[in-house]
Amino acid sequence: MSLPAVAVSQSPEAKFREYLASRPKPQRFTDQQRDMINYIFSQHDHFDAEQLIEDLKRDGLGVSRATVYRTLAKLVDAGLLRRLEFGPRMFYEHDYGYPQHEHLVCEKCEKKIEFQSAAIESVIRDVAQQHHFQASGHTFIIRGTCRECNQAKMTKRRLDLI
Amino acid sequence: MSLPAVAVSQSPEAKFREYLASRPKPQRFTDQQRDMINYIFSQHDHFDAEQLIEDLKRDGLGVSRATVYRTLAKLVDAGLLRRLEFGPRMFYEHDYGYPQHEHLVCEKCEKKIEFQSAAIESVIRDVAQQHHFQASGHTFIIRGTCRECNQAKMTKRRLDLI
DNA sequence: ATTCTTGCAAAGCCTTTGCAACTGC
DNA sequence: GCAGTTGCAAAGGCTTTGCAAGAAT
Repeated sequence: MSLPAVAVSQSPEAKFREYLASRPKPQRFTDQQRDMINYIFSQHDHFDAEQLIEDLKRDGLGVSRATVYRTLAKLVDAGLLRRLEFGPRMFYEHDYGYPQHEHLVCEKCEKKIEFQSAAIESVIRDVAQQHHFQASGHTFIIRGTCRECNQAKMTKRRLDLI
Repeated sequence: MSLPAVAVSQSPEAKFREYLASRPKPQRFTDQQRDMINYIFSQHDHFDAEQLIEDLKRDGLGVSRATVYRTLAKLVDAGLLRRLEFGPRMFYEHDYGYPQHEHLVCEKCEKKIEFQSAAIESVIRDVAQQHHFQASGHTFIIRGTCRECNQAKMTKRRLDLI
């Protein structure tokens, strides 16, 4: 984990069941949903739908593409996952039990580095107030090259000069 | 315009021709490209490919979808346009002659409000340095409801109470 | 004349959806 | 048993691409 976890009193599954039960029309908890939650919260990663489908299949847990998308939407709505727009496809990360943060995204190796910034929060508050804008969310991504990829590039450059 | 323009010495078209000429394999300047640049820089808007295609057609300037996409890519590469990732589709805005800025995006009416923030720039510098990350660009979007849509909502709420 | 660009239609990629079969509650 | 869920395959929305015809230098 890149950042310290936040203490939470319920398991992700319990929190999801609570969410399902609290809907206007109570919704059902299925085996597929349980498998997805168990898998997703057994690790801390940024992942997209396609990766998740493959990983579940690899673990012998077949969940159809449609169900994966449908369940991801519910997990986001339930506050268990955050949805991230890194480029054209959606990524997901833990929300429940994990602090708010922003990302550095390496354009070479796709690595996501997390960081927290109080300054960002205050910019959002200030700007919103100034424009009488009711802020409900934000996206902040810094794109570039990570330390390792930078070093690789440097090394290659040195070798090229020999 | 939401922000003061930046003084530039060349016309967008001149700058684009310079870009084309400076390519390893010199590229050609076409009527379609000229029409697109004239249209795009005759106003200051955030637009997407589909809107641009329709607007050009409405003005009697037919440019095919493929050419619009191909030319937009070149305009971005040439530094004339910035590409923005607002949700699933790409938006474009002036880069040449326009200052760096961030956006508030209204989820109700899709309005884009521009703002500048020195604090953001310094967060980027600091975080990048701290992680030995070579930053090359960033995305910062605050989502929510704009003043007008907020008022509309308030008004409706009042009316609902009568 | 050469080589790049255009336009068309087809394909690609990610995500959503209609519908019959299935399953929690 | 009823109402919500699944899986499949098809459709959707946006963007890219192969290729023959056309245009810039």
